[in-house]
Amino acid sequence: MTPWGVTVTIANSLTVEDLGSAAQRDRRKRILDATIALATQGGFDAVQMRAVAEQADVALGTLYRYFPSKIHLLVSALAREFERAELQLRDKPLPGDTSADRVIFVLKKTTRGLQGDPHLTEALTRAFMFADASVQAEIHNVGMLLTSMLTRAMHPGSTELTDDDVAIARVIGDVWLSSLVGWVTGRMTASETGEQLERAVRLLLRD
Amino acid sequence: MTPWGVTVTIANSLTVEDLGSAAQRDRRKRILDATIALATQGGFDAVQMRAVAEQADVALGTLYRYFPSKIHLLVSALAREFERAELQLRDKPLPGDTSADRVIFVLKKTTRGLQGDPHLTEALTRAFMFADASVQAEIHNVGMLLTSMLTRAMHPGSTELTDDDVAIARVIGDVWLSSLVGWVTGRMTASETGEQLERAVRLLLRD
DNA sequence: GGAGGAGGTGGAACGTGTTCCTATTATGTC
DNA sequence: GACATAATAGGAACACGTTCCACCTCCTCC
Repeated sequence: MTPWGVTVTIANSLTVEDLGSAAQRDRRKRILDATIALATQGGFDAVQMRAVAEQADVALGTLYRYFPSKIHLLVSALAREFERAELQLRDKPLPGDTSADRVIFVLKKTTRGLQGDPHLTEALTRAFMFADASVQAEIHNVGMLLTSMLTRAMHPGSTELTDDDVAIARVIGDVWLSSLVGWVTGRMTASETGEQLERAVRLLLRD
Repeated sequence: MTPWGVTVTIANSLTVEDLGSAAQRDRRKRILDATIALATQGGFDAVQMRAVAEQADVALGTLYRYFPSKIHLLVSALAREFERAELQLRDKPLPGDTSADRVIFVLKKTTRGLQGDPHLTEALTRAFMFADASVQAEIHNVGMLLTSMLTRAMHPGSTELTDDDVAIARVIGDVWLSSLVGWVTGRMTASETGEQLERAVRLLLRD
């Protein structure tokens, strides 16, 4: 069995990972923890494979057995963090009278969380942007999470989604990603990203 | 004088570069040509600094004197190509009765151009995504070009732009970038990017 | 409980972006 | 034209992602 495990997506984007032995699950966790720690400290550049291996108390070869590249590693870490964030938001009622207000609430809350950890966000965004098709699965997961967060904000309690809903969520996701890139790369300030997001949402959801 | 030259932006995003001696201008051109050639052949990975230097008949140190990193090099190449494309489109009448139709025309035309050179596009998009604040100037140029292309398509012949116009152009730019990333990284097909763009434009421009 | 194999360790080695150094060649000044 | 300065050539050296290999350890199955 590969230590990457098999990712099974159940119903509404909740993922369960079947990961071999407890020792393997533990190694995987240690690796991701080390990744997040290093990324939080010093961003993308600080996540050096040798450093991750050392901090996770794992050989370099083992690290590569679990995650075939630095990009996979970071995107997997991103996915884990994202799931955790989404779990916190799920089941909580969202404030706001209009769908635009609720969506903006969700976006700002998430963005603020990310901007509280600039280095971590930089590392994860960079990885996301650099990923190629071989990380498709992990990225798809993140995309689904975001879409479900946004559509829930648009129509709380509803499970029926129109094509337009999904399309709007996707556009918002695109703007969000671009803003994040702009912020991470120092081309935009935090408040500018907030304004840009709010602007986009109000353009898209004016009903 | 640094060989990077001084970039002066005149009026409507037309840029003129003052680049020292003819020999320096020539070297710079040779370097960018070599970059484009290698990128066209084999994409981001094929643009190796030693290879660029050799093909441009320039020492490695000289290459780094002109472009302080591979990312700067690729983003500069992107900017040059983009300017050329915009120049072709400028002054030509745009078909379509509604602003949405015209914007979609511009986007599809540009996107088709890019997708005709997959490797080149991959290289340039990757660079764009990986750029940090030190490439702000070059990236800002590209952004301005795109905005001016889009707003012209929205209101041909008009020079008055509302805040909404600019905001819409920016959102479209974001979607375009995300689609491009999706396509470059193999997560979306060419036709999917087309659909996503059209979808987004029609959501934003429904007047 | 011993044999076989999958998974792990430790570290060398390779490729490519980047830096640095010295000798050589242009370029501009008097 | 001779000199001072800047720019370039040529290439070694370094850092980090990635690959590879030899050996060890632990689990599984008989």
